[in-house]
Amino acid sequence: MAQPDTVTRILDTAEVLFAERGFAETSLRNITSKAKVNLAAVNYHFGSKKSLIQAVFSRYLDPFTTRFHAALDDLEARHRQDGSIIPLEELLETMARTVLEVPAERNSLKVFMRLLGLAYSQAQGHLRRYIQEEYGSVFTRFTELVRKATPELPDAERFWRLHFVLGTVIFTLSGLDALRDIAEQDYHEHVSVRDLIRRLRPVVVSAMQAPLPEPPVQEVS
Amino acid sequence: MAQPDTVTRILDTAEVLFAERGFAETSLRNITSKAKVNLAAVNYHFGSKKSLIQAVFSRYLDPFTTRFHAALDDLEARHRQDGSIIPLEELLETMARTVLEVPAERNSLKVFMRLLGLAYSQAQGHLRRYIQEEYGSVFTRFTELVRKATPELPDAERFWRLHFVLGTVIFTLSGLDALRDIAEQDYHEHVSVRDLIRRLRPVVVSAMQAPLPEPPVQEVS
DNA sequence: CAATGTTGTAAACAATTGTTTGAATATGAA
DNA sequence: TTCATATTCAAACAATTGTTTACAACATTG
Repeated sequence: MAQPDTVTRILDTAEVLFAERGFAETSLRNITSKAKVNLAAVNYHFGSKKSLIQAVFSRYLDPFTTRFHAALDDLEARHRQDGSIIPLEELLETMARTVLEVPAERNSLKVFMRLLGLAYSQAQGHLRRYIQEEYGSVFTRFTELVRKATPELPDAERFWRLHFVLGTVIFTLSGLDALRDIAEQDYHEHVSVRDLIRRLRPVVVSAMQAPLPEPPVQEVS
Repeated sequence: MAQPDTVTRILDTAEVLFAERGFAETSLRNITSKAKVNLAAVNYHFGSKKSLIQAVFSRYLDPFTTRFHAALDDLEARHRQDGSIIPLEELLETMARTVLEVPAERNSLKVFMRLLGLAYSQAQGHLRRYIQEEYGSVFTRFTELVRKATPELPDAERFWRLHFVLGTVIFTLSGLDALRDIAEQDYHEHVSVRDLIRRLRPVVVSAMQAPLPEPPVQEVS
C-alpha cells in the first residue's frame, strides 16, 4: 500500500501534535483530520484517548528499553572480565547513545524528548503510572549501576542529583526549539542535538561529582 | 470583611488548581465552585481565562522582580566600592534568596515553582510572550552579571549552561511533590524546599564551572 | 432620599470535547 | 461464489467548555 495503515498514520500524527501542544490541548478531531482518518478510528483501534497516549509512548519506550538493557548487558559483561567497576562517564555515555539511537530511524529525537518532558509536567496521572509500571525496572537497573559507580555519594544525595541532571536534560531537549532560536539569533551558531549532548557531557559529570552540600542547619530546639 | 474579596478568592483558588493540574485541565467552573464565587465573576473581573492566568503570574512575578532588582542594586553597590566583580556564587545565592522570600508570605513556594514549570512546558503561547515582555529585562540584567562573573566561558557556552541549571531547578522544584514522595519512601527522610536548595547549591556551581566541552568533531569535507 | 455606578447572580449561549451507534464497505477464508 | 470478520464512515450523543446576557443587589455619591 502506498499509504501507511490507519494505526500508523494515527500514531505518527498524534505524536507530533502531542509534542507540539500537549495532550489536553490536542483533540481527536485534530489528529484524525490531519491524519486523514475517520474520527471513530481512534476509539476503534485504541479504545480511548488515554490508550492512544500510552501507545504513542510505547512505540518509543519499548525499543528504548530493549536496546538499553542490551547495552547495559554488554557493559556489565565487559567489566565482569577485568573485575572493574563501570565508571559513571561510561554509564552516562551509554544512556546518551541509546537515547540517540532509538528515534534516529524516524528523525524524531526532538519529539521523543518533548514527549518525555510532557510526561513529567502534564497532569495525566495515568501516564506517569503507566510509564512507572512498564518501564520502571530499566531505570532501577540503571540507578543501581550508578550507585556502584559513585560509592562516595550518600544514597539520598545520589537520588536527588540524578533527578537534577534528568531535569537538565529533559528541560533542555524538550524545549530545544525555542532555545535554539534564541541561541542562533544571539550567537549566530547552529546547534544540533549532538552539539548539545557534547555540551551536556562535562556539565552533567561535574554536577554528579560536585562536593557534598553543607550539613543542614540545625534549628535551636 | 471576614472573607477575602472575590478577586483574591479567585486568584488564591486558581493558582492552586493551575499548579495541581495545569491550565487547560482546570475549568473556570472548577475554580469558581471551589472559591465559592459565581462563575461569571471570572470574566467580570479578569475578562477571560487567559487574563486570569496572566494575573496569577503577575501576583508572583511583580514582587519578585521588584525585590530582585533591589537585591541586585545592593550587590552592585557593595562591589562598586571595592571595585571587585560579583562572584557567581553570590549571584546565584541572591537569586535563590529572592525566590525563597517572595512567596514565603503565603507559604506557597511550591505553587510558585510549579507555575514556572508550567509556563515553560504548557503550550500557552500567550503566557510565554507575556512573561518575556513583562519580565524579560530583569533576566537580561541577571545574565549580564553572570557574564562578568564567568569571563572564561564563551558566550554561547554560558547561555546553554544557564539554561541547563534553569532546567535543573525548575524541573526539580516543580515536580517536587512526586519526587518528595519517592525520596521519603525510599530514604525515610523528609525534604524541605530549603533542604533541596542546600543540595542544589554545589551542584549548580559545579555545573557552571565544569570544564569546557571538547571542540565539535569535524566531518571530513 | 434618589440617582448612579459597581458587583453579584442565574440562566442561556454556542462551540468543542471524547465516545458510541449502526449501517456501509472491504477483506479474507471456506 | 458465500459467508464471516475486520475496518471505515457519517451521524448523533451527552457532557463540558469559556463567554455573554439580563437582571437583582448593593454601595456610593450628589
